[in-house]
Amino acid sequence: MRNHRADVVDQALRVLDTHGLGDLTMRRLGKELGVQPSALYHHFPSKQVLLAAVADELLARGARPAPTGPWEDRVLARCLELRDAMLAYRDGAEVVATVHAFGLGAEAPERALAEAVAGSGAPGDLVRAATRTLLHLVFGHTTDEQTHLQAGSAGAIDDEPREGSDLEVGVGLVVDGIKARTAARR
Amino acid sequence: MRNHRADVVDQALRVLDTHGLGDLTMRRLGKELGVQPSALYHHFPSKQVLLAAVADELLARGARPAPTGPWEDRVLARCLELRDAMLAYRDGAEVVATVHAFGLGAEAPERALAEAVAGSGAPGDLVRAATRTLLHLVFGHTTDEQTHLQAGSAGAIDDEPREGSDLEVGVGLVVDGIKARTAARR
DNA sequence: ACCTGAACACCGTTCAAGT
DNA sequence: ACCTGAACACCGTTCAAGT
Repeated sequence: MRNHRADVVDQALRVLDTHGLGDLTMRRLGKELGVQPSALYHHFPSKQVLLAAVADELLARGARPAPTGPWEDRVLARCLELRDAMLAYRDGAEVVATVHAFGLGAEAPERALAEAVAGSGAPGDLVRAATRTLLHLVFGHTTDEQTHLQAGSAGAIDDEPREGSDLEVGVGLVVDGIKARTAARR
Repeated sequence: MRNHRADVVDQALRVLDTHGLGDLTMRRLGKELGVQPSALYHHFPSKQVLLAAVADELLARGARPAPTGPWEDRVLARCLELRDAMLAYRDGAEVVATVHAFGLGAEAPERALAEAVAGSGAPGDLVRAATRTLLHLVFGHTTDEQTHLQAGSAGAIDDEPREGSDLEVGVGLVVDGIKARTAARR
């Protein structure tokens, strides 16, 4: 059963979604592909790189048509797109945030977000800082949300369902901040 | 050599700072304390709980006197206090963020930040959302910063030194957002 | 190009038993 | 109260060799 790189990523996504990040090991993945764990190193130089490919594929599957309209709407749309893409797979937020922290892949969301923020007409420095702020906000918030969602579906926590709108409020705060700082230019 | 709980945390912080989170294993820590790894389970039920104690101690060591003055200044002071506390130990940001994600300890920063944000006079919902936004911002930003700092000190990256002020800009954005949303009340 | 088989150097955790 | 010794069930990665 000869596999290509894409087969490995595909199976990794399946293992991730059904068993979680903790069970996504090279050994487990090899077994699931009917292959020795060492065979995976023909396709990827390390687990980190494999995980980066998994994150990129996860994000690609959640991609939406580029948003149109006012920049404020585009910023929110990009943030929700990113959030929903990560929520679509078990432990998706943790995977993407980890890969991003390692500086490996997952650059598409940052570029898309930066484009939308640039629509505000703010100076480059501010666009850069605001984009990073939004990215950290979405990563952190979605990780929290996913943790609670998964704990709720497994155990018996009568959680507050305030997560989704909390993110929108946070994004709104940053958007208003950008406006306040760019007001002089308008 | 009988150890108390505090001795274990203290040694764990030493191992963390000199060898990094990757080397902070129960086996390594046991060796460093002259004790079998299994002995650690007398003090902590799991590595997660031990890590939570490490995070709390790390934050306690970086604690500063409660800031005074306008709420905007207090918010920034709390964010920088948190950032500096995490930067003071190798991989400190990752440890604190991980522990927070697991919902174990590290609650002091959130409370301190919430108190400062409440000074804005914003409604409770907004205070809660803004506090979480700031917390995620500081965690994410400081993790990035620490990664780059450590990569820079180890390798040979002629890094942009834009990290520190980027965080202040991000906090300022959120603060301005809070003001914009609370303007009607003033 | 893709894989096997075996090894290396590790993990966290449990548990009966010791002092 | 604090620890030992031994075990259980795993890890990621390397490497010579096979087809």
